[in-house]
Amino acid sequence: MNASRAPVRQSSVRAHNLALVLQTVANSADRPSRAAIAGATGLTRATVSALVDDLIAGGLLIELDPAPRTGAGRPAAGLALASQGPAGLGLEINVDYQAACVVDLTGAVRHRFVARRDQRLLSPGTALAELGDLAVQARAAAEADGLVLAGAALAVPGLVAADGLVRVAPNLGWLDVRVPDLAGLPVTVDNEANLAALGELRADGAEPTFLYVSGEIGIGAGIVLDGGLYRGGRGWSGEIGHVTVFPDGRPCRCGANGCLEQYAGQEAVAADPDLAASALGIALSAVVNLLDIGVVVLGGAYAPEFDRLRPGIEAELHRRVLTADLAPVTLRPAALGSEAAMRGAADAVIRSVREDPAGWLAQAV
Amino acid sequence: MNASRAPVRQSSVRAHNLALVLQTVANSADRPSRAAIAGATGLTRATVSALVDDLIAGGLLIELDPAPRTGAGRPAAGLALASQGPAGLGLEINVDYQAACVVDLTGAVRHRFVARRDQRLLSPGTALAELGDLAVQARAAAEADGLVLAGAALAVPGLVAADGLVRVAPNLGWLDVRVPDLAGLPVTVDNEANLAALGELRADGAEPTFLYVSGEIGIGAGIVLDGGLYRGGRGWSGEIGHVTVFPDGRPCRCGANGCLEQYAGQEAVAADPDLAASALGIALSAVVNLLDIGVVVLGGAYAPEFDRLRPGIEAELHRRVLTADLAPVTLRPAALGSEAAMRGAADAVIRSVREDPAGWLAQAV
DNA sequence: TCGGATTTGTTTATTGGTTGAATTATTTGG
DNA sequence: CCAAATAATTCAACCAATAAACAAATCCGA
Repeated sequence: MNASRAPVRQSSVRAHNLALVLQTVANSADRPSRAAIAGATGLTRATVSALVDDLIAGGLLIELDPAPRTGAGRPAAGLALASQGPAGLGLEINVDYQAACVVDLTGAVRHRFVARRDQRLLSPGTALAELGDLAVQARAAAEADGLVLAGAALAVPGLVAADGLVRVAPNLGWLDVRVPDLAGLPVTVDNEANLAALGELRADGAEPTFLYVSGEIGIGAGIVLDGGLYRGGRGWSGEIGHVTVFPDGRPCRCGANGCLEQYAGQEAVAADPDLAASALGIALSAVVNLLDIGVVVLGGAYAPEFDRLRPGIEAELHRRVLTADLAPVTLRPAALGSEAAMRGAADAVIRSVREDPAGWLAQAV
Repeated sequence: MNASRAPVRQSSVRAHNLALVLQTVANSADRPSRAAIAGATGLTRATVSALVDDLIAGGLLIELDPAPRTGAGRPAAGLALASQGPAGLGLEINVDYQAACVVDLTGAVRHRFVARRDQRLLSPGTALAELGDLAVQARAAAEADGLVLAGAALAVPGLVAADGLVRVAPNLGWLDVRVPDLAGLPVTVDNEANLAALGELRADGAEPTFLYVSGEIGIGAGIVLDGGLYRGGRGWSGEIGHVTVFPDGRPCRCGANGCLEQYAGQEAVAADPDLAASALGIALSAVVNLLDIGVVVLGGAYAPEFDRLRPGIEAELHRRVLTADLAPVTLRPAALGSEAAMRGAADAVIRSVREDPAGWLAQAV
């Protein structure tokens, strides 16, 4: 949003342009040539060639056979993201399962490990030790494939401070839990809805600005603005579950009355889908009025109920969103299934590599 | 949020570092020396000297007598923003007055012109013609001072599209109004709450992330995240006045029921301050739960009533914000008075110069 | 079958911009 | 009056992107 406070030197220019080239390849449907990248980015062919050489040497890009020929001229060498380079370890702890996955630079899920078990019976230490076992398995599987784990990220259903401390995860019974290194890797911890939103962002055809709402026992939201996650001042954004919909309504476990969670949580949806849709519609109208977000993605337990919920939500949106006549709000179910958060966690790792390839190249020497 | 899509060349490096130096001077309480800037930014003294030379030659910085000496060594030459360089023309049209002001690079208001008159009696064309007269006066006054207007911005109470078209301004009776050049300058048009929020951002001691709420006949909000205004996908963010507080409550002119505006608009505040405070508290709790914003600034008609409203609002915030125990929400009245929007408009212009001095230097040749 | 047209990718000299070290400038303190 | 200290400038070196020329590999038409 504002100019960064850091000086820029020549090496920053190279870092930026390396990222630019890598992202251009990543966002291309086909296998772009160096010349195509030059055209798309505005860099010269010479510069692109030099940058691509670095990226290939660093194992982030590979050269492929030319795409189907068309017209005269020297055939182009196709470029693609390397599937043997760095990979991300995505982890998730939720109420009734733990899971780990390995996602490579292309976004493909290479390995999945799931342990189904009620986490509420375990102490945080025990749960994390079991998750550590999954992480070790995943790491071994990744390395057998020639992949190098660039990092690990963990999705938890709770409030996570900026430094990774899990302040409170009510449905796990966690309070002020610090996540240790797992499988020898430092772990970035984030809220499950945030990471699921990131996963959704990666899915095909995703818009750069949307709200992801995840209905589980609690309700969380991930706010994606302009292709980036908005975390808020302290990292606690997206607590849509405690937006008030009926000021004097049902008491909530948080101490307030009429929170959305009491009308559109998992049990409430099962008990009265129409009420849930209406309550969701009221809360989503508030979000749209405040943030002017044109797309809302429903995930978690909402996804299978999407068709049932849609009319009720849309009715409220149409009635309560001031700009509904000027531009409609699009509602759609999540593209990823129940593992969106884990996928998003892994994506967050590879995203960091794609956004700063220079950092990866430097540390990979 | 995400890496920009544009290539970076050497000239971008210089543009960035010019902005960095200029902002460092602007944010310094005292008059920093070149060496101090080098220390603060991480650039070398040689680079800072070269950049400062450009900025002085371009009329953006001036060299002053050294600050009070301390210790041995060659005395430093103090640097400060030029008060004779570019200036911003801030304009405002509201229900019962028009206004124009000239703000120089240091943020000082150099001239003010106000025409008090009910705008609802005027057609948009007539109103804009009268505003044009104010703009011409302001321009003449600025030029008599040796100032050069770098641009103009206009605050209107309504929805403004990204291209500057005023889609609807209900209290002015405007519909799809295009604002022409005024005083020979192209005019950037924006929502009044957005610009007032920017003005507030410039005020001393302002936080980089806050919500500005402006209570007039309607209620608007400006969302400032990380030192920048968040405008939303189509520029229509901040419509807090139509957030639902009582789903089956009073009918609103927008067609919905129970909008905040019906409980905390100007008349409602006068009629029942306690209800207004409670309704505001409910809506603000939604904002804080969603965006994790730690500071709320009350402006417009709320500012004079601040002490009266505060307890009621805080009670709701405390009850309804999930993270209220982890970190309190600060409530404060706006620092700027009724002219916040006009000041913010002028600030927006000089902000654009401060964020891109290279652009100014290039066009000023 | 051969040569021009065409497009891709590389090479090379040039330019813009920062860096670091040396140099000059200007003050305080003994 | 000279040494120490701090500020600012000068200059050679370096890094990265650019533009233009060049090399490579294909298509197409005669």
